[in-house]
Amino acid sequence: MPRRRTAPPEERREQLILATIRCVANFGLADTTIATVAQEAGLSQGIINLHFQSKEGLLTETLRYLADEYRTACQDAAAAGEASPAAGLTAMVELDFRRNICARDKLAVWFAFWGERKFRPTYRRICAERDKSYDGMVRVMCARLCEQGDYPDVDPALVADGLSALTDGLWLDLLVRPESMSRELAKRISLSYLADAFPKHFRQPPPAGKG
Amino acid sequence: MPRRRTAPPEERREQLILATIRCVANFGLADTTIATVAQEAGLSQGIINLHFQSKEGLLTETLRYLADEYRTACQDAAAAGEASPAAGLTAMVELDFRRNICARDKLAVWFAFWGERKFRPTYRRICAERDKSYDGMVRVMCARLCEQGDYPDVDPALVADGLSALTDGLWLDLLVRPESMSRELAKRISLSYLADAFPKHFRQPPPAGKG
DNA sequence: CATGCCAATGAATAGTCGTTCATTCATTGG
DNA sequence: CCAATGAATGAACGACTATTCATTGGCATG
Repeated sequence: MPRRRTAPPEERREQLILATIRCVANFGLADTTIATVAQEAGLSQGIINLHFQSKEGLLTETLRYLADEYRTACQDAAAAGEASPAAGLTAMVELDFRRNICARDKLAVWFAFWGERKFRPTYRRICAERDKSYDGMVRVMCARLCEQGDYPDVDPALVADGLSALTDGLWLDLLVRPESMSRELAKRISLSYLADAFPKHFRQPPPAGKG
Repeated sequence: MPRRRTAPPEERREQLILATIRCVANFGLADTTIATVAQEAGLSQGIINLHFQSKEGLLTETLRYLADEYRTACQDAAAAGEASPAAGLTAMVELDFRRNICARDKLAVWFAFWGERKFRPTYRRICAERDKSYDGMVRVMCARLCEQGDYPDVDPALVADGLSALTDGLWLDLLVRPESMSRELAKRISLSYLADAFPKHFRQPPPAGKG
């Protein structure tokens, strides 16, 4: 079926956003131009300004697309956390290293924007929203687990901040050194972190080697 | 004293590299141009091609400058690790969050280049060298500590990879959310991670609140 | 089938940036 | 003090890229 020449705006927008993700992942943000995105999408140059007003608009919407996707996925983990904080934290780890969430293409986009977020208020706002909801959830879960699980010596904020940072660092490894970091290994490291912090609630994952 | 119009090449090169770091930190990599760097250094545009052949050369040398600085600092920690693995790991944490090493300007440069390293073989090589020496040191220290300290259930590679990732994540926090992350807090989180992994060798750092 | 609408095109435009190079001038040796 | 050297300059050039807009052509309507 020959693709319809005119498509609903929402469809075109997503088509262009996905092309942008592929371009940033394949060429880098610096070499992602209107021309490369349009070519990647199989459309003409002019269409980007038609649908997004400017290149900046396209990039902003691309970031928001990823942020929304992440936030939607977070809701499930939040639900799990209602029932039990430990289950919620496990769900967060599962989420962060789910194939769809930390696909290399998407990680490349996240880090490309992270490098620029200090200088673009719009990027900063979108990233800050995501951080806030993520960090907030993890903090609440850690705090509740400390209370309910009787961990008087554990500082829940410290553990929460550590988990957030650990996750970001593992994402970076997944992006830049895929040969020595996998989603499975990243999960094991994260769960091991939680097991050390909350030994009564997390079982040590099985060791890597033969067993 | 009016600055000498002609300076030794090494001096000019460093002057330009430091200007580049400030530009990347203040404007972002995308808005760091030959013109902004030259102006920041108080010199003319042409001088960059004179000393570095190309803009790419300047950026590469800037990255190498930071990598060398980091690697030099690592040597001290390595020495401490010879005597005792635990002391070596502590030294690594101290090092990573030393004011000079994780100054915000420098972190901005690191992350700007990390976003591009997938696409520039030269950046990738420089970063990979740094990673290799860092990760190698941490791995060796963790392995030795596991043996000598009698931690049969601890997977040293897992702890080492976790510490590397945690450090990267904390650096990211220091860069993009300085209001909620400090060098002191980052150190506490890292040491707390080590204390959980190797409880016999690391004392829990004092809690954050009033004591 | 004829018509009007508007998504989509892509060539043209304007602006930016990296690079070049003829020129200037501080410094050094005689 | 004069001449030679080469570091440093900055205007000019060429390449590239985001944006614009006159034109094209698919699609719905009557």
